[in-house]
Amino acid sequence: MREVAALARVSLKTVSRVINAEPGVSAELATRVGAAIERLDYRHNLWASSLRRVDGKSATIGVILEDIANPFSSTLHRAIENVAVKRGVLVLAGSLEEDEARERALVSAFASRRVDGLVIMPASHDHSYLLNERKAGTPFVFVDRPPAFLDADTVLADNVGGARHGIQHLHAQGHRRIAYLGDLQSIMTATLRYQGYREELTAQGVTIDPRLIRLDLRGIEAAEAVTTALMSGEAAPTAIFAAQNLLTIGAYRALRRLGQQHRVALVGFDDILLADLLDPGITVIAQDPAAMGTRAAELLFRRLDGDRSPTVHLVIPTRLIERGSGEIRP
Amino acid sequence: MREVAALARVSLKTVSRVINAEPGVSAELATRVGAAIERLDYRHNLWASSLRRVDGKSATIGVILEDIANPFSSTLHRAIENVAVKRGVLVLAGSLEEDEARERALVSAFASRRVDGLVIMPASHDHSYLLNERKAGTPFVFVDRPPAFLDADTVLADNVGGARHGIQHLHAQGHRRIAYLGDLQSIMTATLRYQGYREELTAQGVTIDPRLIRLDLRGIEAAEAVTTALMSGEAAPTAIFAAQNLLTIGAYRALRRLGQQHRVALVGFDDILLADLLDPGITVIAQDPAAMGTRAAELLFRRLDGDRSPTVHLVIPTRLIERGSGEIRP
DNA sequence: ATCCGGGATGACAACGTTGTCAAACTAGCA
DNA sequence: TGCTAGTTTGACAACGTTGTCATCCCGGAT
Repeated sequence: MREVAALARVSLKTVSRVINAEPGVSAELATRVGAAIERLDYRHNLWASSLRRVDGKSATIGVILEDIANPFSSTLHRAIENVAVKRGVLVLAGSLEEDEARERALVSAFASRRVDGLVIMPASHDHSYLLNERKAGTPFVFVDRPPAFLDADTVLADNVGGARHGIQHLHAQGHRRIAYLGDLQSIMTATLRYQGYREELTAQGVTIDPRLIRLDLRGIEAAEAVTTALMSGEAAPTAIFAAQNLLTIGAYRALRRLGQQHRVALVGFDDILLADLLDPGITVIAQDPAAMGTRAAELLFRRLDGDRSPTVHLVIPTRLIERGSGEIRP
Repeated sequence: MREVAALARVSLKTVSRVINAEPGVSAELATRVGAAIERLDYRHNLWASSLRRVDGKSATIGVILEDIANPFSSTLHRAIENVAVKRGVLVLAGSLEEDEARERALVSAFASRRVDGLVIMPASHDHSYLLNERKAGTPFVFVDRPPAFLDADTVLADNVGGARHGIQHLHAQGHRRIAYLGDLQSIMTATLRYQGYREELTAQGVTIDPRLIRLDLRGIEAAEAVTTALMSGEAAPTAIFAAQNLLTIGAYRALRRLGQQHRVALVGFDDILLADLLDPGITVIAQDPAAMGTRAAELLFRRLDGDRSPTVHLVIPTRLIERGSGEIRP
């Protein structure tokens, strides 16, 4: 910037004025400065700028997700980016893979970089450590999973309602022996979906059979093995509710290998690409990660714009998509 | 930092020394400073630090992708992140959606934020504008698509070889009328795959029939419509080579709707999640986005470590995965 | 001719940090 | 005791930028 000022024979401050489009610079000097910037390939240094600026904004936000390569997370990420570009804001992202220590490390790394705000899909179970960040004035929004020991803006899917809807759907087809495959109980959404399963069965007057319930499953292979075991054991279910997308895939694989995919009903939580091309298509309770990301980003930016109203807790509805597997009757 | 220094009754410089773990600080002062940092929730400001530091590194890199929500891009992104975390480096990402202007805007936004390096999956066809960045010392690596009018490190899939492999596979099954569905010709990878198709047919002594070739297709619906038209026209193909994953899905949908999925062979370029669960499974030429991302990140960091050797052009091999649809005989 | 108001411009400090260098201390030795 | 060498500590400038405030210049009114 000094070189630009020298070449244009003006002061530093005038260059700064031109760059920030402040009023009160004569046309002549403005063009001279512009030409100098061109000629020297001058690049504004946003960090130095935000260091000095009174608002200290860095035009950068941080996003912490379970795994940026996972379709749910990456759709969310993209939706946030879409809102952010409109404001000229860039997005820093990190994956945490259910690692609580990594969550804190990422928050700290983002804090060091003075992000303006944070969207978090948390893995940990105590977010009181974020109180410091809040004191520092950084707003954050939780997505997909609620914060613990901390009140903050939240955007969640309707986990309980979605699960209940899925079970209700299977019950309506005549199923009474509905197996449940669930992710790690330490994950809040898994707990909520399981709660939905139990609530709906109870509401329908069906006794819950522990032999049909398999919790703490992680990944396709685990679900496949467990489904195979379930189906070949005594008291096999007539329907399966898989509470996470990888578990749905595992369950489907197992049913296919057993040749049972047209005899045993299957409903999965969270949509799967191509699920409609399978035979039978997989009926799912679809979440709407794009909507969740958009709402979360909008909330965050509203806070950045100075909104100090009480915390907001949004619930994004789920949608049952019938594709065949969930409409099989016992 | 000033407050920390005051509370610990030491100078600013000593606090700085403790934070950066510089040697030559007595244990007593170090603990006193540590306690003060704790008590005041002090957060290091990385930007101010990198502003003053002699190397000026920001421990942040930028990644420009076609669409961070697309599975290929997000797998790449994740692989880059995996390499970056090991070095305590954070990743800024942006999507460009085949928009050349957006590409330049993103590069400029990253440059303003003084990223240490850039991984680019380009949309534009002239990268000479990056010469300025290079002069500024920012290294960049191109992935998936090569740079134009600029020499830079590159990590590409074997587009020509992969396409040839696919065509060869279909030819070996006895197919002679192989249709080609291609993406926008403006995309370099699309051009290369088309080149592979032509080369291999010529090598096998098969005359190329323009009636079997459909270029500049974008998305599932376009491919579906075109496939339907192809199949119902005169001189219908006995096999289809779809040169991009969405086109593969579209072609598959069309074949299914026509009830032809077991009679017409299909090979797709780029793998698709769940393709193995379909009936028939879809045979694909799989790329390896994780390997591409890892290699690109490694290259970038090697440059950041001072490697000044000539530019490197890596080609990541593709792999034919037989799943049924490509093994149908005419 | 003098004064006034308003717009254009620049000098300088400050943002939070680290590099440089000098000062202060310690221990060891003659 | 005085001197040296080494270790610990701090004062100060600098990184690239913007906020504050003073100065300068011009036309118009007195």
